[in-house]
Amino acid sequence: MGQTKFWYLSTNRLFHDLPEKDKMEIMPMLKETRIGKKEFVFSAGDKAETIYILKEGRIKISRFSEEGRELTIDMLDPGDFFGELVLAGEEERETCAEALEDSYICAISRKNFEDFVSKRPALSFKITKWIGGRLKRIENRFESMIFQDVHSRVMATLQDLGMKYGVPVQDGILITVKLSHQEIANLIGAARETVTLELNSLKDSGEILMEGRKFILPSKRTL
Amino acid sequence: MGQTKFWYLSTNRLFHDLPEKDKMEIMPMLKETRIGKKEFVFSAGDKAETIYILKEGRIKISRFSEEGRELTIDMLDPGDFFGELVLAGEEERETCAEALEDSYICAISRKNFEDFVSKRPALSFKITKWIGGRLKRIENRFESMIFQDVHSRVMATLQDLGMKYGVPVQDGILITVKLSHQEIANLIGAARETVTLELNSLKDSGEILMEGRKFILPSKRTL
DNA sequence: CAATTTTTGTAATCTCCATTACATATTTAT
DNA sequence: ATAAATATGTAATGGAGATTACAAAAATTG
Repeated sequence: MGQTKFWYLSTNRLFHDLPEKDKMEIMPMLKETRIGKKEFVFSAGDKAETIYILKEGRIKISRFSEEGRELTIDMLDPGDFFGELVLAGEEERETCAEALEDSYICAISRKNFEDFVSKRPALSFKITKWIGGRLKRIENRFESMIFQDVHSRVMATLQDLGMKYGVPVQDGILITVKLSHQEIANLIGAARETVTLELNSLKDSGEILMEGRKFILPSKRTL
Repeated sequence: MGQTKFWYLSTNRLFHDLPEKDKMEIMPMLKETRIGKKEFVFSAGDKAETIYILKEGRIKISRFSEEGRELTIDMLDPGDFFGELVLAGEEERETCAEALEDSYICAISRKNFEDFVSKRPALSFKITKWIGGRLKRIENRFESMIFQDVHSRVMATLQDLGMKYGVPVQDGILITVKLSHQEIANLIGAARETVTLELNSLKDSGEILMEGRKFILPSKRTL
């Protein structure tokens, strides 16, 4: 299990190129926990004092309106870290983190993490890049929310997923994760029914293909 | 003028508590430029290699759609820095930076800035906080865009402005900057006409008061 | 493999807000 | 001061997409 954790540090986006010595130093500060599917790592309003690394599984970061509508901020994969906004001075969580499947996470206290990082400028840079990357992505989605209609937003989302989870197949790029219509709706700020309609019209027009319940982005060809 | 720059470093949010010695070191790397009202510091697509600090004036960060619609990302005041996303790996600007009035900015190359910061962990932390703060604000606006109608978004915007630029007066909080209806519209992703209508209905209902062309957020009292 | 729960399909209705189209007021430039 | 440019006011029309309300299909679970 210590071994596993060590291995894990090697795949993590932030830590993989740390010197062995540093890995040994941070390891004992990481506490591994199992989070069952549909359980929450934290919820809006919780006191924020921990940074997490997703080791195995999938985690969804989202916000809820008073009426219970959901906006998905991000979907995380193994190696991603989350709860990072405590580093930016967050005191109460503004988001919720929910496991989409049984997951394993490593937790480290803000204090320990900051001490560790403050001695390693290169790591600090990576964190800036990480958070900056999230900022850029959110800005892009914000823009697309304002300038584009549901049709374009659904397509943009599938394209993003294609970049991240796509594998080339016969007729195009297969998106290897399955997302319910509701989940797509939560990503683009639309009603589930509207997404269903849009998706079906995309199928009809050939803009997307299906392989079972998964989507394929067809490689462009002159029809 | 060197003196001015030195003074400036003392008011800047990132640098003000740097040791004198460090201020002396970074000073020669800062190049001061004047930007006339309505001029652009940079535009989307420009090569990104510089970080700026706003010394005097006001700068607006925005994005444009193909059809020329505008989304305002941020409004900056003296002491703020911008173009920071080069630190997060941005290679081409995704936003535009336009002077809302005659302004003075200090520019520093990415290389110089990174070298300087990498030797100063405390500064590095501040940058993380800065960018994280922007991330939080954008996420909040994104959420409000999705969950709330124009009425609430206008009110939320005025409330934000009140926090930032408000001074207490007789009947409430006076917002000391003037924003055109169009500018508010660009902040909340609405049509200018809709904002005009909404603003007038807010006046009628007493939810806001006017002092000339400026807004007052009335201190709550039981009507 | 039933039985439940979750997801998807479809259609009618309704609503908020964009669009269009000007009129008028206010500010800025000459 | 006068002209030109910007900002604001108002109203009619239209449309994208939310809401509501079910039915049917899939996927989970006991």
